[in-house]
Amino acid sequence: MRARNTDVESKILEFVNAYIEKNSICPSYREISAGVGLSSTASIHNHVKRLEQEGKLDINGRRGVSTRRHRMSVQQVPVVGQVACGTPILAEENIEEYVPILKGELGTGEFFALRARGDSMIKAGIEDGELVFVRRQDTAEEGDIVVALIDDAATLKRFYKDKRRHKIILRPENDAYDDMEFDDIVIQGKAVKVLKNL
Amino acid sequence: MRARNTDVESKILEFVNAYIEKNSICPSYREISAGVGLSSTASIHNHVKRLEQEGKLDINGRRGVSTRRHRMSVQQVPVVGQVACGTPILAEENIEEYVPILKGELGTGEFFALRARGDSMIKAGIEDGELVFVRRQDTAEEGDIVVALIDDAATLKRFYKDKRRHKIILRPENDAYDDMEFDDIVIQGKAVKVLKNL
DNA sequence: GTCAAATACAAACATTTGTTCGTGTTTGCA
DNA sequence: TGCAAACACGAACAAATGTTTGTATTTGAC
Repeated sequence: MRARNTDVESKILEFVNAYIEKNSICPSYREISAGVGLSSTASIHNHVKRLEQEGKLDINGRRGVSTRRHRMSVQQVPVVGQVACGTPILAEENIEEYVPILKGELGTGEFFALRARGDSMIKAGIEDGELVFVRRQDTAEEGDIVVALIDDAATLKRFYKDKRRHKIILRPENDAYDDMEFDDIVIQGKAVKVLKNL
Repeated sequence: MRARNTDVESKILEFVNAYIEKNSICPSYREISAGVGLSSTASIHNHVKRLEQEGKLDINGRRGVSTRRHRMSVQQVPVVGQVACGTPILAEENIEEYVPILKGELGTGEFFALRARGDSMIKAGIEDGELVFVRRQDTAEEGDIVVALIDDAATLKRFYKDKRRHKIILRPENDAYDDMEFDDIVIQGKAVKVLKNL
């Protein structure tokens, strides 16, 4: 018998990583061969195959070999700015820019982002100017931080129901502000992540 | 004369985007052909060539065609867990995992990440379990949130100097905790971003 | 030493890739 | 209508890719 050569395999992983970070493209078998100092693509083929079975690499047909964690998987999240009167929140005219984030970082669903304004959510750790990622949805659970349109501005508030009085409460996370009360309101989404700058 | 057909070209852009977001791989000319409803790769070739000259696409040799914004590559940030006694913070044995982030999202420098523990930084918006991104550096400015090794644990505190008494103050951002005082301390880095889950 | 598994190698293969060429078609202007 | 540019098409091509095969070499247990 003979033990497996994990030495070469870690060299392969390392090379693939470095190659992708440098070129933003997946290397071919022959490039890997040259990179790790072997002169046969067949050997590389075996190693890569095994590394793929172990879940450490992805084989992309004729588009090269990639590390799992390097698969190009960027998605564009629209950043909603001022919401023009009466338009749906995701209408093109309301989108200021797109920020790229990694696919899967937010989970599943449709997402958008907005820049927090003011200090009304400061106790929830959301400060002025910070980027808040929101999952698009019409409903919310008690206590969720939701995005709602108030006076044509997308605002973040915590969501509660007053069941007895059939009112909807939007509560700022700042003791200096009062709750807001509505008979009815259209929820645009639920805030799921914040990117804070320190 | 005849006007240019920007119709097909925007369809191409759209298709390439969708394809990459779905497959995490760059489409080939033939796949684009089928995708936009043309049966000749030659036409696609012309359009893609022009779109590349306009800076809207990247041609990656035999690795397919990609949108500019999808070429943004991913870098791996090590997440530091328990710090083994006496080892440098970025020693392999202290690294729990790697999280992928977009290159350029944190600016320039060397970065690592750690999971915040406890509630000592809650007033700075850093809560238990959240991922904090740290720029590797040995020095800090007054008021920075720094990472320092205290009892072999990487802790986050705000950094101050007591110049008169020649002491270094590490201040928790929580009124329930007291300042910590040191004669000397080794700074590991400065916290720059937090990814908050809501 | 012996043997078997693991690996490396070189060569060859079918397939897919980008690319090119010639031709027919559409479009819009004069 | 006539013309020229833009485009689509189909076929063909060379180059690069993953893959396979057969053989030699290394390695480690018995």
